[in-house]
This record gives sequence, structure tokens and C-alpha cells, in this order.
Amino acid sequence: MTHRLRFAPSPTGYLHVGGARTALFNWLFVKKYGGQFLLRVEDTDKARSTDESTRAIFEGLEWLGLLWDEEVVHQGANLARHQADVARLLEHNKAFRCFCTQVELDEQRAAAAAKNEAFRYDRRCERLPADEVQRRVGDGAPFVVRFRIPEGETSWDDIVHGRITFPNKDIGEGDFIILRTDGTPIYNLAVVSDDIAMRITVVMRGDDHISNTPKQILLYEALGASLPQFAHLPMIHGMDGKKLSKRHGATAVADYQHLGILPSAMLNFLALLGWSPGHDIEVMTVPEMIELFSVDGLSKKAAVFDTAKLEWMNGQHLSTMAAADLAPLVTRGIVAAGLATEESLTSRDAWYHTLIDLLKIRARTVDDIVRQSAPYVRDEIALDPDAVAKQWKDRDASRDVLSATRSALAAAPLWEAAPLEEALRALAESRGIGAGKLFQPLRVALTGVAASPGIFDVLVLLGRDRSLARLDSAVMYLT
RNA sequence: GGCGGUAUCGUCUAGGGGACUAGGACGGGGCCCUCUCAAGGCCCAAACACGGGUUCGAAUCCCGUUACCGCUACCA
Repeated sequence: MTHRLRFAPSPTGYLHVGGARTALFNWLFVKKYGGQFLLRVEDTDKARSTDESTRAIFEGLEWLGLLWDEEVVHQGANLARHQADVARLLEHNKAFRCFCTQVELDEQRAAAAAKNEAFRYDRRCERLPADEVQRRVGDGAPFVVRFRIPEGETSWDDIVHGRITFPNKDIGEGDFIILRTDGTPIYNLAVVSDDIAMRITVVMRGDDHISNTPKQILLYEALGASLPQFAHLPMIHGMDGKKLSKRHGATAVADYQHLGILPSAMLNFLALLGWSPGHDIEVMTVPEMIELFSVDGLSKKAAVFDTAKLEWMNGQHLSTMAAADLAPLVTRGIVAAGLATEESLTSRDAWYHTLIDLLKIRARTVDDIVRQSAPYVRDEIALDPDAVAKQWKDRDASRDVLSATRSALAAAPLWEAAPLEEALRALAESRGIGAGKLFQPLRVALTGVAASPGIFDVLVLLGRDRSLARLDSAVMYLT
């Protein structure tokens, strides 16, 4: 049997990290065990659904590389089938029309709440004689359709939680509504109807749907369909233990994309929230995640979204990624920041890739690389006041050291790391100062900042002319 | 309130009756490396919610309590 799983977001916002993780586990399941990963947009709530949101969800999934196997299903397009399923339920007496008004229901709820009791629909319309129902329908009286909950209990073997049982009398408020007054279906009916039509074999979703599951199982049975398996994934919380929301800062995957997080790192981090491959394995490529994935490793416990670990994870992925693969992302950032033109970078690939290799190990995000690249890709450098104050504290002495450094470098036989190092260390020794006393002022002269890759790498990266010119400028600045 | 779910370091987790003096990772602290910043290496602090069972033996199994989370719409 081949598995068919779906990710079914409602297009009422952006792609949330929780949704992304649900999509990831569905996708991982299919990649690991074989089958199809499908996408269904649950847009039956027309008031809240937007095309823009649908687009954002597609873009988020595409960015992460969680691609679906068949054409996207738009739930709203299946209205006729949803209604036909409801008609079938009505026909087989599995459902009934209810003429109670919203106002009446609200009053009953309020009364129950006042007595501190749980409200349950009292089934008054279920007892209406058939001719009375016909009369009211004929009169054009508005009605909803309710599903008749049978006696007994409903249970299933959840892939992550094990067996879960609900006494049928405790399912929600009793006979639940499946069709609105306006003839459109309610979530639970639409989901079941679509999952049957899409031949879904494993329903994997957030565990906030656990209490919907008995309702849906009853619908499957009433519709005469075979049951899928269910897997309820734990939620993602913010640092305060509450459900992740906008209060917690960035929750959209697009936010992290714009912060310079790599898709592979995001996926890796998300996978570890609620799943573990065991053996203390943490940093994984996507193929490794697929290989290692197992439903046995799925956790039952809600996880807290810790951005510090996400950034560390990103740094790990950054440092193992080839410069050539990183280059397009870095270029986009550099161009967007106005630091250099795309042409100026791509026209000197080897140099550019060396730069990226040097910066990527000390960066946690693509944005870090972009920021740190400024002294190398721009013609001018920006002097950091703090670095100047610290490293060029004594102006006369600094100027003197810098001009001596310039002479030593200019005299080097070859502009390569080894001979340059030799020249500078000899200079430091002849002047009786530690190498650091030479390198730090030099670093500021070359880059404007106090932190950079190794000083000889910087010299080589900048090249002879630019290095000497920047030293000249520094000496002039200090004169 | 009702129903359901969950419970190991601050955080993510390993663990599935003896291998536990409870392991790894992030974050924190320290040391090493070192021209700076990272990266890397080494070390330290830090947890089995509580109470009963079951058992020769419980982090692991059962029950209860507590806490937290979710659902409780003509939302999804």
C-alpha cells in the first residue's frame, strides 16, 4: 500500500513555523516510507481566506523545498461533494435538520454556564416528526444539519500517542453541526469528505485536533469509508510556554528567510522540535533526515521554539555549505544592501568564493556574512569609532607603526600569506613589540573594524594595491 | 466547569526495569588555541513534578495528585 499524506493549511495568514513543521513531518514520512505528499488549501471560511495568504503559504513551502506531488486541492471547489455527502447522511438518517436559532442556542449555553454545567445540545429537533420537518423546509425555514452521534465510545490508535478513547457522550456539545444555514459545510465534514476523496491514508496534524478526531471518525463510519491512521504532533510554544504567537516575535517562516536563515537549517531545527533520531545526532542534511526519520522518534511533548539554537544550527549549516552554493544568497544580500553590484562579485568568482569561505565560519546567518563583507566588496571602508579609539589610541605612535608596516609590506617579495607574515613578524621583532600590537592597528587600517578573518588572509583578499592604499589613508588620517 | 493530552537540566532531547554517579546539544561559566572575532578542543554548574503501589530492583510499568497545554463556534 502506498501512503498518501496531506498538509492542509487554512489561508488566513502567513506560513507559520508550526505549520511548516507539520508539513515537514508529512513530507518526511512520505519520503521515508514512500507515497505522495499532497497540499490542500482549506478555504471554506471565505471571510478570512485570502489569495495573498495562499500565495505566502506556497512560497514558504517552496523556499523550504517541501514540494507537493499533485495539483493543489482547494477545499472551496468541493462544495458540491460536501453537500452531497451531507444529503447522503440525511438520507440514511445519520444526520437531521435543526431549526434552532443562534439566539436560542446562545441562551441555552448561557443557562448552562450559569449553573456551571457543560452545555450539550438537547436534540429537540431530532425528535421532530418527518412531516413537521417537511412543512418547515417547505415554508423556507432556515436550518442547519447536525450529525447524530451514536451511543458508545470512539477510539483509535494514534501513531504518536497510542490509544485514545472518547466516550461518545463527551464529544463536544453533542450532535454537531455539519452544514450551515447557508448550505456550506463545517470544517469537520469538509475535512473528512476531502480526505476520503483524496484517498488519504495517514492524517498527520497538530494535536490541537485530537478532540476533532472522534467526530471525524464517526463521520468516516457514517459515510461508509475506511479509516486513515492518525498521528497528532505536539504543539510549538514560545519561551513563556504559551502557544507560539506574534507576541513571541518572528513566527512566519518568511521572517527567518529574511533574517538570513538557510532552508536546510530551518528544516533541521524544526525537525528536532518534536522528533529525535537518537544516538545524539543533531546536525543533519535533508537526505540524512529522510534516512533517519522514523515515527518512533516522534515526541508527545510540546516544544519551545528557541531562536538561539536555530541560529547556532544555521551557523552549522553555513559552515559546511560550499561557497559556490552560498554565493547567490550572499550576493542578493550584498546587492540589496547597496554594498556592491552583482557584476562586481560574479566577475571574480574565485576571489568571491574565498571571501565567503573566510566569512562563513564566523557567521550565524547570511546577513552576518553580508555585513562582514563590506570592507572587502566596497571601495571605501567605514572606520568604527570604537576600534579607532582602542587600536589607534596614541595617534603618533600608531602612525609610526602603520607607516613602518606599509614599508615592510611594500618590500615583501611576493604578496602571499607566508612571505607577508614573515615580513610583519620580523618587523614586530625588530621594534620589540608583540605581533598583536602590529596586527590590530593594521586590521583597523585595512577593514575599519576590530574583528576580521586572519590578517594575512585579509591582506591577500584585498590585494597589494588596495592594502597599501588603505594604509596610506590611515597614515594620512592620523597625521 | 467538562473532556482530552502532556510531564527528564533554563531550552531541545537520549533513555523504553538492572548498562544511570541519568548521556548529548543550545545557552551560561572557565581553560586551551590565537593577531582580533568566530570556529574548534577540554572542563564546570544544571533535570527524572509529587505521592502511593508493582518488583529483588524503577527515570522507565500501574494508580492518584498537582501543574501546564489543547478543545469546548453555523472558525479552521
